[in-house]
Amino acid sequence: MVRDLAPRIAGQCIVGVDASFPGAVVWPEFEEFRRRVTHQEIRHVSRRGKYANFGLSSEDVLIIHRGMTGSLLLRSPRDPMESYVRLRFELDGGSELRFNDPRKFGKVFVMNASGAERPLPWAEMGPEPLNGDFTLKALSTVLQGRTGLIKPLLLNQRLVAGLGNIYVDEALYQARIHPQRRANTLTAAELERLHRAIPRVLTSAIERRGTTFSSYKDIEGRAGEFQTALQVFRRDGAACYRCGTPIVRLVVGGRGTHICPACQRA
DNA sequence: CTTCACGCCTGTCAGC
DNA sequence: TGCTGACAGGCGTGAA
Repeated sequence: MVRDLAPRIAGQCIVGVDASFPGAVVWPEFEEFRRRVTHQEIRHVSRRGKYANFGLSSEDVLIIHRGMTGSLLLRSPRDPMESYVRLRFELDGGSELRFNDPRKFGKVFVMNASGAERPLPWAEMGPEPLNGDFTLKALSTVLQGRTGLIKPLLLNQRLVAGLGNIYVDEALYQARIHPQRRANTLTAAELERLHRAIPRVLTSAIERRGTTFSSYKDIEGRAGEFQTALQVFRRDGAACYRCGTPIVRLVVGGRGTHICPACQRA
């Protein structure tokens, strides 16, 4: 999403903000948010974990987390409106950025980019799996001494950035690790496989432009394609591509979880 | 530190 | 067809 957006909106100015649901803005209050965002140039677009960040000329950063069902759409103001557009950012290039979010789980902020005004949402977030800082050592360190189940730990953004329910199930399958294994019982070989699997899954998902079950859309409203490449997620009952055993659904840490019971032993 | 339940919203789908 | 309940990509909080 950020890769699509960056070349198309960097350098443009936000000339107006409209909210049908001001509550999407978590901080500051909406009127101050509007004041701080309008008449600002978008200097650069970046990402940290699941946060999309728009660096503004004022040294503020506009931060958007899509939650479960949110999408960012780059549209003409004349295009038909989607059903759940909560915020619209009008750009001086003539297009508008729409935050469409059926379940209202998304969150939007603006704050000083230095973090001095208020801690940035990713202040305590773990390493980025697609950066150089995600070494085997880094993964071992964040899991060091952890007795919890590996799956909930991988979903914890303080340990590793950006993994959600889909990609954790896929990465654990690829690494042949059962999601209910205790982190401190993983062998060196398993840690190595996990370390390789995580960026592999994410890279593959990005190449296929994301995973769409219902609501996820890219900035032009197109569905992703990674759902056709999933190995386990929501494939319960279907045959494992590696060994043919039926994929099983269980609940781990309160989340629907999908495994091959033969390839991923408890 | 860890798990678990729950709340925040709205839609979809299976089963009756 | 209509209703009910389970479930859904995230994450914060509070209790145990």
